[in-house]
Amino acid sequence: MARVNGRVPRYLQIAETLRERIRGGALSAGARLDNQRALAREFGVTLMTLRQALELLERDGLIVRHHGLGTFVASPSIDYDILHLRTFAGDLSAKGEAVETRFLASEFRQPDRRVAQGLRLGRGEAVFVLDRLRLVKGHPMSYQRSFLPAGIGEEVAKADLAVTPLRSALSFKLGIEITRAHETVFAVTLRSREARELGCRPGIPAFRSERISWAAAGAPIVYDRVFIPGDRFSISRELTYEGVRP
Amino acid sequence: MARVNGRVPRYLQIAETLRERIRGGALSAGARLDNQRALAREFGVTLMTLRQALELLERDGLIVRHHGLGTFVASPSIDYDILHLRTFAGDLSAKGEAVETRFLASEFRQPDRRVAQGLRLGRGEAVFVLDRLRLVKGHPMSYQRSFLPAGIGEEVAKADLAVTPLRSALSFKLGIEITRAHETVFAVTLRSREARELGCRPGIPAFRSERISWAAAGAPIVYDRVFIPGDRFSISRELTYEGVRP
DNA sequence: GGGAAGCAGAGTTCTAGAACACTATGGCGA
DNA sequence: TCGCCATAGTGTTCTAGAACTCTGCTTCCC
Repeated sequence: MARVNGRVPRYLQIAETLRERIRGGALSAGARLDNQRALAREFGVTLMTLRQALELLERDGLIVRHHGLGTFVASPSIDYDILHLRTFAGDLSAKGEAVETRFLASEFRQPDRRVAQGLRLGRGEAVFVLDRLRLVKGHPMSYQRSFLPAGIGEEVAKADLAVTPLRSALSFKLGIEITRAHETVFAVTLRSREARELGCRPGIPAFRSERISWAAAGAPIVYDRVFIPGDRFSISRELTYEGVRP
Repeated sequence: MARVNGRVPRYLQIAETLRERIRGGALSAGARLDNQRALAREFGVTLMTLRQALELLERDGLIVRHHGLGTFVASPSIDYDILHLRTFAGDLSAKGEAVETRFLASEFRQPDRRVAQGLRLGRGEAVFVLDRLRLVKGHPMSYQRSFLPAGIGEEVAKADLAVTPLRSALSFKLGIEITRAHETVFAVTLRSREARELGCRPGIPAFRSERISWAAAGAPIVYDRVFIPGDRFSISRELTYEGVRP
């Protein structure tokens, strides 16, 4: 949300507001939103601007638009959207397993395009990169690489990251609390770098999770990229169908 | 592209034209397109309309737009493939996209251990196996193999499975409604059989989902095993932290 | 009853322009 | 020489409409 300049376009603000309404439950799944012209009036913008906001929400899968019918809050049931996912990346500790983090390295560097876009960085802006290995019961479970905007990274780098968890450092040193994140999981094969750290052969199947975390203020703070070999992890979820077709 | 009505919006036509230029090599990777105002003039439309076309191309990963610099033909890097596929991911959730199912084959056969255990079958009990291909926008998205206990399978087999969705057949022929399911997702590499059906190379990364669905009565009804190539799908979720530590 | 026409409500496409923001570059002053 | 600043070129955001299409419903006529 944050822009280099501080100015946040109106359509992004509107998208954020609607996102809140949906997440906050003010608009529940299947509910119809006010029609676009009414919403435009409510936010005091043109139809075109409002539609830009809806475009975003639709792309994120939060709403569905039906020509001639209306705009609806998407039902998350059919999607592979894992809402009730307990057992994932960061949440492993919730299962009572002994999770250990091994600090590998950190440096400042130019981000790749995806990271830059996720953190809303301008061209040429550097990031602070933090590599670590997560171990469960002493066995490598995931290889995690976190990217932070350089400004934030400089402060974080002062902490002893071999001991302090990243989120603690953010909280104590900078007063930043993560309130929201978006995670996308891909199926990939491991390349040699990751495979070496994880102690397995290159080319074996793995999950790659890319997560963007936002602070309360709305600025993206951390971009996490996690690799987990497919033989060590699976995602599972419960589904219940009540009136809704599977 | 095609519309029911025959009328194709101008911005889609423009997108298609530009797509041709890029695919045809008239514009090679890294090349800069004319600036947006010039393109708008060329196509005889407004800047807004032209931008709608560019929006599409960007979402498909064919171009990259850089504020202050210009619009460029994207180099076909993995980065972009995946960005593009994120939109693909949500699409599977019947958000207005045409999801088509192609029936491949069916037969009775002995289940493997996991299926037998999931369906709570005794030793030697056969299952009805149903293979199908799911296509989104005409492209193969997933290869799905469903297993049903033989007794149920015999009834289901009487339906024309090339036309009737499995769940409809269960509901109409047998009055069985699925109310609950458990799904587990693994990261794997495709073996040749699945790869062939999906039209890709063996060895590429994929998701494998194993799902057990139960009827209201509590009996396991279907065991689904789905393969989705990693380049066509991703799982994403929103996370919010309220008082809970990430 | 059943079909066709019409209507209202909702999303979609498009115009013509204006103001703004980002990037690179080149000149000017210290 | 170095750094700052102005500027040109490009993408971005936004306005204020107007005309169009799609869907579901109602009404009217047979």
